[in-house]
Order: sequence, then C-alpha cells, then structure tokens
Amino acid sequence: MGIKEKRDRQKEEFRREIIDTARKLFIEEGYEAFSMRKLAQKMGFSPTTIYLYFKDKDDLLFTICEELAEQCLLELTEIRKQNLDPVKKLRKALLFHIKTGLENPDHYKVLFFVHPDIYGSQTEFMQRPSIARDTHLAFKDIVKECIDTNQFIKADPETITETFFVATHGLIVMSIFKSNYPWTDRDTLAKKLVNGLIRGYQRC
Amino acid sequence: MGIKEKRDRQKEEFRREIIDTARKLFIEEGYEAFSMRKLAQKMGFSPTTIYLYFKDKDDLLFTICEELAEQCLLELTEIRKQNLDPVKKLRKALLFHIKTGLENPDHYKVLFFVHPDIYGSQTEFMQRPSIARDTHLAFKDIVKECIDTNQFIKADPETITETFFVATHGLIVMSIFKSNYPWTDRDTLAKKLVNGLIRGYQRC
DNA sequence: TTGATAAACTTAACAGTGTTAAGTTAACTT
DNA sequence: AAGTTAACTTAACACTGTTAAGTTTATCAA
Repeated sequence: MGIKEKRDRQKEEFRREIIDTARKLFIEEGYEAFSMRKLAQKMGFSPTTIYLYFKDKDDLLFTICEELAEQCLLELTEIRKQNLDPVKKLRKALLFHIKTGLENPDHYKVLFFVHPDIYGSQTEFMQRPSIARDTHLAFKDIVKECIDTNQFIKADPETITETFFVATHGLIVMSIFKSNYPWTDRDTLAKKLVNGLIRGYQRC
Repeated sequence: MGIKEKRDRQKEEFRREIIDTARKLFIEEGYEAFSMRKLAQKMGFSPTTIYLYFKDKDDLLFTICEELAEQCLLELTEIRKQNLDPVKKLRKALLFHIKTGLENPDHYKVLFFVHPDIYGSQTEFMQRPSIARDTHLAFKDIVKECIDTNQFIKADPETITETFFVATHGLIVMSIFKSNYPWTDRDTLAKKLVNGLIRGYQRC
C-alpha cells in the first residue's frame, strides 16, 4: 500500500500549496478582493479543483486563519509560563491580543466575521478541541490566577475573561474597519484600555 | 415655479418610499441577504431606478442607518440634560449604546462594516456636521464632566471617550457576529464591562 | 501489454451580485 | 404641435460562489 500513502502525501502537499497561495493572495489583495477564481488562476488550475480539497470558501479561509491563531496560542502559552506577577501576565496577554489583531487585519476579519457559527454553542465549543477554545482557556487561567492571589476582586473568572476579551476585541475591530479611527495613537489607547480595565477589577 | 416644487416633493416622497421599503427588507432578510435587485422587485421597479435616487448600495444603506443613529443621538441628548451625577450619566449612556446596538444588529453592521472611510480623517470628521460627530461629542462632554468634577482621574477626555467607545463597541460586535457569544448573560456582561471601565478611571 | 477502475481535473452552466450605457416612454414647456 | 426634459427600462458587463457532468490521466489486475 506504499503508493496510496504516497498519493495521500501528495494530496496533502497540494492542500498546503493551496493554503499558502491563498494566504499570499489574501494578504496582498485583502479581505474584500479575495476570490476563489483569482486563487485558482494564480495556481494555474480551474476554480473547481479547489473544491476537491476544501468544502467551500469559508472552509479554506478558516483553515488559513486557524494557522495564525495557532501561533498566537503558542505566544500566549509562553507568557503563561513566565515567572511574573499574574496581573502583569494578564496585561501582556491582552496587549499581545491587540497587537496580533492589528498586525493581521485580514486574518482577524475572517476569524471573526465569516462563518458566524462555526464553533457552535458554549458546550459544543468547550467539548470539541480547537485553537480558539485553548486560547480562551489560557486567558481564563491567567484571570483565575489574578483572582486567586487576591489581586482582583472576587468575581466569576469566566465573566471577567469575557469582559476583557470583548473590550480588546472592540479596539481591534474598530481600528481594522475604520482606518481613520481611533484618533488617539493606537498604542496609547491600547495601554489606556488595558490598564483601565485591569484597574477596574483590582483591589485598591 | 409651483410645478417644479411639486415634482421635487414627489421625488422626495419616492426617496422616502425606497428608504422605508429598504429598511423593511433589510430587517426582514438581514444584512447578508439584502440586495438591490430584491428591493427593486419588492417596489415593482427595475433595479436601475434606485440608482436615480441613490448613488449606490452603500449610499442607500447608510442613509437608513443614519436615521437610526439620529434616534440614538436624541436619547443621548436626553440623558445629558438629566440632573444626575455625571458618572451615572456616563453609565447610562454607555449601557444605552450597548442596548441600541444589540437591538438593531443589522443597522449596526452597516453603520460600522460597510463604507469603511465615509467619515474621512479626524479633521474632516470634526468639520463636517454628521450624526456620528454629534454623538461622539455628546459622549465626550459627559466624560469631561466626570473629569472636571474630580470624579475621574486626570486624563485626556478624548482618549477616555475612545477607550469607552471601543470597549462597548466590542461587546456589541461580538454579540452580533457570534450568535453564541458571550456565554455570560449579555445584560450582566454589559454591566460588568461598563462598571469595570468606570471604576478603572474613578478616583478611589 | 491491454482493458478496467478510480482518481484528478476541466468545461459549462446555474443563479446570483452591483452597476452602467443606451434607449424608450411619458410629461411638461414654448 | 414640436421640442425638451425627466423618469424609467432593457440589455449588458464583469464579476461572485458553487455544482453536475464530462474528460483526461494514472494505477492496477489479467
């Protein structure tokens, strides 16, 4: 059965080639201008061929974005391991989230604005392994540390995690979609937002 | 010149009819399913007719959304007038922003996710009158009040306004685009977010 | 080596989209 | 009544994602 395995590997390689070309096109042309036909042309294949490797456009785009999310998770795991004050870890993690979003606007758009229901309900999200789930859990663990060491006021870690997440998400999304906003320098605003939020939950 | 005025009025009325039908279709079918051709069919006209009244699709959709934004501004002005503690006013205003966004997801989507650069740069935004500008200024004024009465720490009102805005924006956007998120009850999260943020900027 | 089988890929089409140039009909003015 | 202008339509362009059906190519057994 050596030949079948070889074919499988070749198929896997071609899949990779599609992903890589798509990512390039996607970054070059941006979210709105990307199309399956353009991708096919760039690869020298007919558009239909791609459908033999990916269910549909969303499936392909999502695969690309999950690969980026994987890199983020790695960085986040790195921060968690550091021997730092949990609050400082949280600040780092939140600022990293913002930085990654701003540096990869197209990926971020796909990750949050196509396929509205890919992860399903909360239970489905938590049961099925995914990078998004692991990222969420990593964030939540840092928040938990802040609460357990009495640096944060007593509250539900899940709620606080979600609060932090939507806030930083808002900054990223606003910056990506309204290129002239915010008017305050983005780094300054990011710091103000993160510090403000943290202070809001810190014991004083 | 009575006849010309009459025609102008009729034209204005027809414009209104388009807006009203479009809004209905838009709310019924949602952001993704709306199309100029469907609208034209619903009105019993050819698609091209609409282009005699609106420059393009974005122009039409934006008109609809600005009308909703106008209602929001009215409510916001109402809150400002109330004889309340400025911090309480700010809390009310922010919660109202969230409420309006969640109750009008389709309008909110158009307002923030089509036509990325309609308002131009900061100077352009501040010079040209628009509902968006007035809303921003109303928010900023409440923030200013909080700082001037020494309830908030000393900081640039513009920066704090933007911080608050992007945070609440994030909650709305996340709720709209990911129907299964957040998992924490939306009202609870809205309160936690707003209270947390305010506490982060309050003197203690 | 030949014929059958299966995989890989393409053609052509469907059903849409926003938008515009050119043409037609209807209304008003002189 | 003839000319002008405004209102509206037809037909087309240039796209989009997606699929059913057909063709080519490669692998395998006889």
